Amino acid sequence: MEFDDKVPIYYQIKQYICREIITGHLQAGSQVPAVRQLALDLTVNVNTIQRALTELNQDGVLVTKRGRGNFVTEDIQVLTAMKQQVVQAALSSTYDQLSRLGITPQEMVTALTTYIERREETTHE
Amino acid sequence: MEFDDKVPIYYQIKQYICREIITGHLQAGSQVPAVRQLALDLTVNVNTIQRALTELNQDGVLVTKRGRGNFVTEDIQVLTAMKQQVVQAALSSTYDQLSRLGITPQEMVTALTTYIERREETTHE
Amino acid sequence: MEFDDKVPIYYQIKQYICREIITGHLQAGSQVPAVRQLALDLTVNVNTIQRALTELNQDGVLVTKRGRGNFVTEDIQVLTAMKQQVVQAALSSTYDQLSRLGITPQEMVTALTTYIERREETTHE
Amino acid sequence: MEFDDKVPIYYQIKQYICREIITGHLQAGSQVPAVRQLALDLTVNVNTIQRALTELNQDGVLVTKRGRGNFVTEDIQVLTAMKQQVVQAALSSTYDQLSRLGITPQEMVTALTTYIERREETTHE
DNA sequence: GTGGTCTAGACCACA
DNA sequence: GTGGTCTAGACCACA
Repeated sequence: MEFDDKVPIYYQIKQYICREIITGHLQAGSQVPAVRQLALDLTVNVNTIQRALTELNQDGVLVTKRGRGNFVTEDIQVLTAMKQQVVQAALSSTYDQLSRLGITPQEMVTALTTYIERREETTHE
Repeated sequence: MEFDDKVPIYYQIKQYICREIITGHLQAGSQVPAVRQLALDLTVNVNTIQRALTELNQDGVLVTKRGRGNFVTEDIQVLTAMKQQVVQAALSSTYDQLSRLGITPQEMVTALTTYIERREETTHE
Repeated sequence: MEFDDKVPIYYQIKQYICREIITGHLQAGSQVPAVRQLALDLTVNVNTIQRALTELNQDGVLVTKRGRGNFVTEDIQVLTAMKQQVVQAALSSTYDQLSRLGITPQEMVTALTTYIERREETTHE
Repeated sequence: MEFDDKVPIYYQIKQYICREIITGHLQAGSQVPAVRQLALDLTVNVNTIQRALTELNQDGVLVTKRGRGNFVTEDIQVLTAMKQQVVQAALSSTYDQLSRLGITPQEMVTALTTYIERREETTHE
């Protein structure tokens, strides 16, 4: 996995785990891979993984069961809210960025559409 | 100005200045406020401003004239490329984020449109 | 190490590190001494070292691995280009200097040869 | 005239004036252009010119005649020594630079010859 | 331990 | 006044 040099890795790992949950790779109630396993998979130090998991526990997304490991919460409400929040954050961030560049809402939709079209052309070639 | 403490301040200042240029608040060839003035305005240390400006100089966006100050380049090509790059980066980042959440390109456009509509409703109320 | 006080120290350190790579004292892929160690060795402030290394990173000559240190890139192409550039710069600078003194290219070669001969005599005595 | 960003301008002006003397554009005993004129010609601040001239006075290369301006010394010995010194400095600097890159004296001569050949090809095309 | 960022403050070159 | 460099030193993220 590639990390953005400008953002703390633990934070990017938090986002990564949330995405795994949202996309269903990690199901509600299922066990999260062991800290050491994640460290290997993501080629990241164990401490860094720990920090990400601790924060996700505080957010209620993960639940630690002593001696057994971390599990995705079974509280569907929490997960739904989390997904909502993540998607909204992405849209909101785009909106703000483009808006601060003087781009109007209408132009944003056009720009995104064009971006996607170009991208698909390039990929399909 | 508020800074996101997840990202280096000098980097956010780089982006801020690019935005000022893109939106036309800073015109091609015009003088950038003095580093010490910027430091006061943004309540940041002079060195931090320096770092942002030095990198923008390396990128060719700004030009330093010894003892006189920093100026936006008059090379329109560089500025156009910079604008392109900034807008593309925002779109690309959105695309990646949403895509990694399992959202299809079509859904992205709908989601953005919906987001904008809701936002306008909220704002206009 | 002695510094020419006409040229920024960070810049001389950049050149020094490039030389270490070119002469093979620092091999492709090998680790560069820690910034704090370099600061001690060269009796220079850590920040000054940082600046030199940051620029070498931007140039692609060094690669920083978070929390582990700086490494010479393994991209031989980059290193070859860097060496080329450094040698050419030295020759070009000599050429310009002598040329502006009204010395012809032929005379330059003679002058350099004579200079070297005298130097060797002096050294061998 | 173009200045190297890394070296103090007053120092580059000293070198420029020495070159003008060496190449005969400024003859022994002749008057140096007025400070303000030089400032215009070189598009540089008067203070900067002053500093260069002051140091050249200290070196004995220039002589100030009160109320009349600066003149190149008529002491041929001083001028000859200066020329020697400038040329030697250029050769010595090249030698050191290339030597520190692990290039042997023999290779230096070859490298310079090659450099000159390539340069002439490029220029004559 | 290793690098990255930031601050406070000094001093210099240039206009 | 304007930017450039450097130092001393703090604090953080990561291994």
